[in-house]
Amino acid sequence: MQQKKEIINKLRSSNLRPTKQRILIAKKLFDRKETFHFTAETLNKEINRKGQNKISLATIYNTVEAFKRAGHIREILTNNCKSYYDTNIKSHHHFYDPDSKKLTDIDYQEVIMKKIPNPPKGKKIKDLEVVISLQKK
Amino acid sequence: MQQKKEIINKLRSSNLRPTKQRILIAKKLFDRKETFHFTAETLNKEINRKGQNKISLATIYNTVEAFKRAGHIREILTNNCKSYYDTNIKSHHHFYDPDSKKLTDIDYQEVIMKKIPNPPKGKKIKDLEVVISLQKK
DNA sequence: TCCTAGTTTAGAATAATTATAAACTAGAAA
DNA sequence: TTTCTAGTTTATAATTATTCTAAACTAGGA
Ligand SMILES: [Mn+2]
Ligand SMILES: [Mn+2]
Ligand SMILES: [Zn+2]
Ligand SMILES: [Zn+2]
Repeated sequence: MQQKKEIINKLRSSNLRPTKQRILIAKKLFDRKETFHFTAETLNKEINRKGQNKISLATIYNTVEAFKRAGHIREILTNNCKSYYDTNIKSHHHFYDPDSKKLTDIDYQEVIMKKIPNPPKGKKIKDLEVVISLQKK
Repeated sequence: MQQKKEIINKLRSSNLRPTKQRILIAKKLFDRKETFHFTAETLNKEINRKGQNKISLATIYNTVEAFKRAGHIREILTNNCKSYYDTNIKSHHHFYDPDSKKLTDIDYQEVIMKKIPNPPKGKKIKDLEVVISLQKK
């Protein structure tokens, strides 16, 4: 839950002018209890449904890219030619249900590794992501 | 390492006529020691470099799709709008190096989980994939 | 050798994303 | 408050990845 003031601060703090469009998109993304997994297309539909608001698709793309650069959202791994984003910027894992094509968050501490390989020399581990694919029982 | 005969059998067994083009692509994909991670674009470059061979891009796409359906290759998760494929069809994990944008295989048994969450009701786990992102030390 | 279903191909079509450049606006300064 | 301008939005064009189309080709059984 984020008030308009908080949203404006969030934008200001990342050098993004709090325009009408960015505030509206930020509300849609961040003013919710659950993590939101979305694509440019789904976000555009959410925003521009019923002709209530009107934000151009170019602005949707620009804003998503700006929010990503600012670290307010992160891009997630998928297997189709469409970029997916996640409002949960903490390290965490996912269930993936191929039937609904939906991701569900798994808290980082819900997965504990007993053994992982050493990184190649000269490299260290930045992040570790687990995707658990599901199927009907 | 796969002989031409083996490759032809592999194609026949999945109801794919062993055409000149498919044999050539299969050799490029499967006649190598290490796993090959590729996109339609990189495969096309490998095949059609120096005008030695000439296989149309449409055939590259058709063949990759056919090999995927037959289970000879698998598609892997990425974060950009380009399909990546893997000649290693066993369940396994990856290191991802954002600098070189290259994946490296990790054997399934190199990763052992101490704790994973229960799947949502009505669902069971089909697969579990780990991607370990790297950075410079 | 003939026949035909399956395959390849160039090119068109589509889908996702990014670039362009003109109009608009937030907000600092006058 | 008004002015000014860099930053932003927008329609639209361009680009990139992929899929479709339909004509030409070919593997391989009859
Ligand atoms: Mn795909
Ligand atoms: Mn991307
Ligand atoms: Zn998530
Ligand atoms: Zn692999």
